[in-house]
Amino acid sequence: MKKKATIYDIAREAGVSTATVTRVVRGDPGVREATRDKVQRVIDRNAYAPSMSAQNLESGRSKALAVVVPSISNLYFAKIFDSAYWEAADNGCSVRLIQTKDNQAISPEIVNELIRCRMDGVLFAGNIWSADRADLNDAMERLNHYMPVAAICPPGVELNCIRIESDLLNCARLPVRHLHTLGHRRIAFIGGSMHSKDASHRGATFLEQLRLLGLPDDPAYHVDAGYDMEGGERAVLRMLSALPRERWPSAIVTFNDLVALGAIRQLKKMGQHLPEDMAIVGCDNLFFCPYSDPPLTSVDLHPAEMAQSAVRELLVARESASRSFSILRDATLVVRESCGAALGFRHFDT
Amino acid sequence: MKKKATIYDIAREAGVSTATVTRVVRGDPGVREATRDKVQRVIDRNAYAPSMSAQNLESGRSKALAVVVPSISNLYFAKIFDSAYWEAADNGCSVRLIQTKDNQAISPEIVNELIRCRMDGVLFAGNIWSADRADLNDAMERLNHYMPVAAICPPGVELNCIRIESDLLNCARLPVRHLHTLGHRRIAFIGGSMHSKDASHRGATFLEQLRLLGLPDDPAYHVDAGYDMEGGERAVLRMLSALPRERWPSAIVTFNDLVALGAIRQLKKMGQHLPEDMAIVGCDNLFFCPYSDPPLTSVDLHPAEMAQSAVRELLVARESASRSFSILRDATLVVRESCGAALGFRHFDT
DNA sequence: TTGTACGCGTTATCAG
DNA sequence: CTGATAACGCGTACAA
Repeated sequence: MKKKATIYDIAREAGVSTATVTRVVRGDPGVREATRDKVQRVIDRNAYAPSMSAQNLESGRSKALAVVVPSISNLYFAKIFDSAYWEAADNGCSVRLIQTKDNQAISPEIVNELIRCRMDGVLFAGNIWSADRADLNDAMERLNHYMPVAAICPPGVELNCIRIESDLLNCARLPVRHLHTLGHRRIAFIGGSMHSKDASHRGATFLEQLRLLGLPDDPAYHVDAGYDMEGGERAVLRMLSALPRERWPSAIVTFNDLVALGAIRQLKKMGQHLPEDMAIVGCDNLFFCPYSDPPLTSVDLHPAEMAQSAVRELLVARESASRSFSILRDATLVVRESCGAALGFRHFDT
Repeated sequence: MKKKATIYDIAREAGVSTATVTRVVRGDPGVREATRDKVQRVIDRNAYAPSMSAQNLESGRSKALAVVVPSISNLYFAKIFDSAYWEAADNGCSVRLIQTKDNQAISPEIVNELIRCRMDGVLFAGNIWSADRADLNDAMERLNHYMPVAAICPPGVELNCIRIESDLLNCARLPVRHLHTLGHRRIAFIGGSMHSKDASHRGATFLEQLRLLGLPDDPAYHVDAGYDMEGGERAVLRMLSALPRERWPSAIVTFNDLVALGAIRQLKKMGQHLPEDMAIVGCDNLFFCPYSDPPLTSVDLHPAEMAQSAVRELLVARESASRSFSILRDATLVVRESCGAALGFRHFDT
């Protein structure tokens, strides 16, 4: 690998000034054909392209957004990033991906990095909203000095930024109502944290919905189960083995599709037939839902659309004076076989 | 969002020189405590962090690598990126993700972008290796002017860069041998392209292995089926409906786990019991393999380790004079239930 | 302990 | 049509 060529090298080698090189590179008119050819040849020979750092320094813009997520290996976040990436690309913008692992808060290091890079905007996604509000608002304020900030978050979070709200209310309501319509009366929820104070969170909304429908909200039906398949397996085992057969729920709503996958496996191990003996509903509508056995009914929060909205808002936020507002995208229930809808209404004891 | 503060603003507001601001920011010794405090306060008040563009320009380094993949929503590439990201982070390096969609070649635009960004290295991954060699070598040569290049590719590809070779040979051999040991004689392969000229590609190696074991390589057993679940479904349907029952294969090797998932679904639809009636082996060992029904036996190419090696090599490539070499990481067969290993040796007709 | 001045690669402005 | 030069924000000699 040779030494990197600069605009000076090209100018010298072509026997012109740097200004002319710039004109050729940017395709500006007003350069004699012969000169253009001569310069272009030197550019090609040296595989020259202008340094983005120097360009950014000169222009004061980076034409780049950042997306901050816990882990890109999580399909939900991959969807968000992917969508943001192409939406930004359509607007001549690149997107930088930043992973936080399991950090519950937005660390000062990340904030610093974002400012250092002089991003044109940031989009936060992930379960950072249970963290102490103080950190978050501090981070927001620091970032707001330099760039517009957007966040995909639960409804009702008071954050000084563009809020793209996940429809967590319907995310909990839709499965419960659907199952209720099918006749289910004992409905369990596994995964995530049940006892969050925030009324907008899934667990709380789930409980609320049960009460609204006059269904029992037996604490034995609410098991914290983490966010993955092993969590789902463990939760089902723990819940069912603590209950006499006649008090088993007839349906389980899970925190996400991964938990559902684990739950399904454990239920089969215990000899249950799905969906006849037990109905299951997941969340996120991941790619494998149509291919699980039985195909998994799931709630779709439309992460791609949320990310797209976020990027659009970030890109216009420079001009617009609107500092802080929120957008809500409705959740959708995608009915497949695991909820037993094909079996029609059935009568279950309360 | 206010105007972005520069080192001059901080210096002026704190009543010191820019040099002192730099010293405070970088934690250099030799600054009076009182001065440091005074400056730090101004820095905090303005949420100041030095501009990375200016720093890069000054230092001539970007401390950044690029990873180029077709799509981050593909779990295989997500693993690669994730692994590269953290390996680079451990070495104080950031990683830029570039997606190519389905572009079969490395487009000149991407090459330009990489050079513009003055990356400290690039890692290419994805199915670009079937493209015309001319493009690839041109791209490599242009890039080699500016940065070390690594690629995760099939064995035997002659490319002027650091080659991290996928163990595609064993990737085809391991499933066939395993199934042969279990007594299978009619083994089919679905997915990807069977008739690639490149002897190192999966389909070709698969055929070679069949011949080596004296097994029939009936063309009816080799169906192109794309790279996803729908492809798997269609391929199974097409293959089996074209064959009388007595000539059906007893085992199917699939291009990847997604194809396997589709194949499983289609086989069940056709009333097949797995693995008793049909054995299945996938590839990539994705997270859901233990949770499919039956749990999917799969080949693991260890993409995370490959990415890690790639990043390590890129980071030392600056100093080292070694321009081009290759590293091979062995594939592993992860045996679960879909291959029917638990059923032991069974006798099948040829 | 602190400040001054220069160079990094580019673009824009203005003069020729 | 082309060239000279200032500015962008920062780090680093070197000077004070």
